Amino acid sequence: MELKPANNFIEEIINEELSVGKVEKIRTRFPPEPNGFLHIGHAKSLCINFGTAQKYGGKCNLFFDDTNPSKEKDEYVQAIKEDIRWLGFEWDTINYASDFFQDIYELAVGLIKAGKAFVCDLTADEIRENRGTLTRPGVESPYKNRSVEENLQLFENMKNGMYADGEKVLRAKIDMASPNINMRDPVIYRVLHATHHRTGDKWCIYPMYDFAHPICDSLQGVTHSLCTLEFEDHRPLYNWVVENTGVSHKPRQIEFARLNVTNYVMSKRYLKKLVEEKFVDGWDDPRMPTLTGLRNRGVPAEALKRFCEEIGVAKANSEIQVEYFDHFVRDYYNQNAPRAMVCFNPIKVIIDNYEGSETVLTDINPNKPELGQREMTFSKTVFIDGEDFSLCPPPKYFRMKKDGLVRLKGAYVVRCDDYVLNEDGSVKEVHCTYLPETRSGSDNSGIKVKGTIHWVDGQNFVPCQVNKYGHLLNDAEYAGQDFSERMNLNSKTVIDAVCERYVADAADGECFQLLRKGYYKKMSGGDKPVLSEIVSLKDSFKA
RNA sequence: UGGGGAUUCGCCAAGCGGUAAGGCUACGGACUCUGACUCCGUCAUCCGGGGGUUCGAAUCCCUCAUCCCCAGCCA
Repeated sequence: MELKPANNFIEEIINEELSVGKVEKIRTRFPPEPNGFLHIGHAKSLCINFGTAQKYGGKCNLFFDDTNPSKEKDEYVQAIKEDIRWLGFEWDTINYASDFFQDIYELAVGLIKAGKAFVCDLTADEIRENRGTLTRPGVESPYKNRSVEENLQLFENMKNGMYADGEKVLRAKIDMASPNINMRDPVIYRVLHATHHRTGDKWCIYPMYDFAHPICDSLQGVTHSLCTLEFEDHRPLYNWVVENTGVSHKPRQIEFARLNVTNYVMSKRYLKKLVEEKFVDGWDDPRMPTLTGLRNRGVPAEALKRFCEEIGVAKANSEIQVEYFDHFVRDYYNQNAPRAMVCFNPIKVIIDNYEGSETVLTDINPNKPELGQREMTFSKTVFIDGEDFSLCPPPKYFRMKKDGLVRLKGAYVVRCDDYVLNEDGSVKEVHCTYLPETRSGSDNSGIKVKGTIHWVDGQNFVPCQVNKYGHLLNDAEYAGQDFSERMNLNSKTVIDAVCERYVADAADGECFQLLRKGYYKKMSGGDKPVLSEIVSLKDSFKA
């Protein structure tokens, strides 16, 4: 078999195994616990698990790690599925740890029969004390030497609901003196009288992650269980379970560093608090780093995936700068977004020497000529963006200013002759003269202007507003439509340009972060408006 | 002060004994009917520090330092 060049250390391991015939078909799994929403950190794991399988012509399962019914909900499994579909990944099968509860139970019984597990009556506090510390070995449970028969009976009693939560647990007999705390006779089953979102009240004992996960991996035929670094210490236990439980298929766990992004809060605890205490509108608030939040912010799935591919896979803890993420979003829109024009805080411009009207054209996307051109009406009165006119322009201001020349994109070069102010000092209207010989497409004037600005025809404009997601709306019916749909709708209007912008802080519907780098810098003033509220909140949590 | 990981440019990241890829950022400059995009140029004599092995080391050995993870009946 021909090996594909490895792009990271995980693929190197796989290549090695492939070359010695240790594995043939690769199977991975993406294993979320349905206790919250997926965020950008999960996107990395998604890309690694699905991507690795894909690369080797293998399969990836969606696996819900639902072994703790007190925290899990069906609502979350539905949301997770939707987010994964949005990203465009296709799982082979969907499995749930709860599907394997019976198998896991039987393997636990097998462990007891083999004298490798025992029922322990110690309380949680006592177990903790007996576990020892980082530097001191633990002491054995007084219940460790119960007979197999007694253990079997007790475990069955546990299963049959004869004990209260916490009264008894099943523990693996490994080594209380192990320097690895995870190996000090870990609890593998606990009594928990809780209704499970899938199995209801069928069970009142639930396997712990460390016991269930390796078994489920094995039963699913997973060859590579790719997870994050904090599970490195659990790998010996993972392997112990695989070996001692007697499952025939032996998966291998490999760990990689989780994703951190500057200014992004990823901890589920913080995110939950933000939602519950109403700092944001919900998990899908565009300020959230959740996949659904990013989607509402206008981040294309494709851009997110490319970002995940480019950041690499390694074992060193790292923090990627948001700028890198923004780069892929910008790049995607530059390549794919239809172009259009929009004016915020519009200023009326009257072209004194122009009469009548005409149709002018502009490329829908200069990178995609096949998309054709957009028709716009040009007449005596137009609106320009409030930021594109300055009463007292700074040194290198290339947009509209008194006595200056500027091009109205797709139309003519105009000279600003004068302006009229309102009583409050704001600009009422601006008067210009257009240069007929500078018509777009047939300009032989030789006149060069430094600035080209957006404009909207005074008669054919479409008023718009921003919804709570920062989406630019023409009217209420557009609410809730996603970014791409919105752009198509806008293509029939002269007001759009949304394609070049996405919202950084939609709280008041006014603060925009623009995809265009120049604007980004201008508006952020060197600071990071993105998630600013959340960041400050994070600091207060720490304090 | 037990164990497990990590340490290459501001941020990611290649490199696997033969003399430091690439991307992001930044800074110059060109171009431009989006101050965007594009384009050219600059940005580690050095790979956490110190020793050693070698003709030759970021790559091997020793040692020190720093950072992250582990004492849930969470995952």
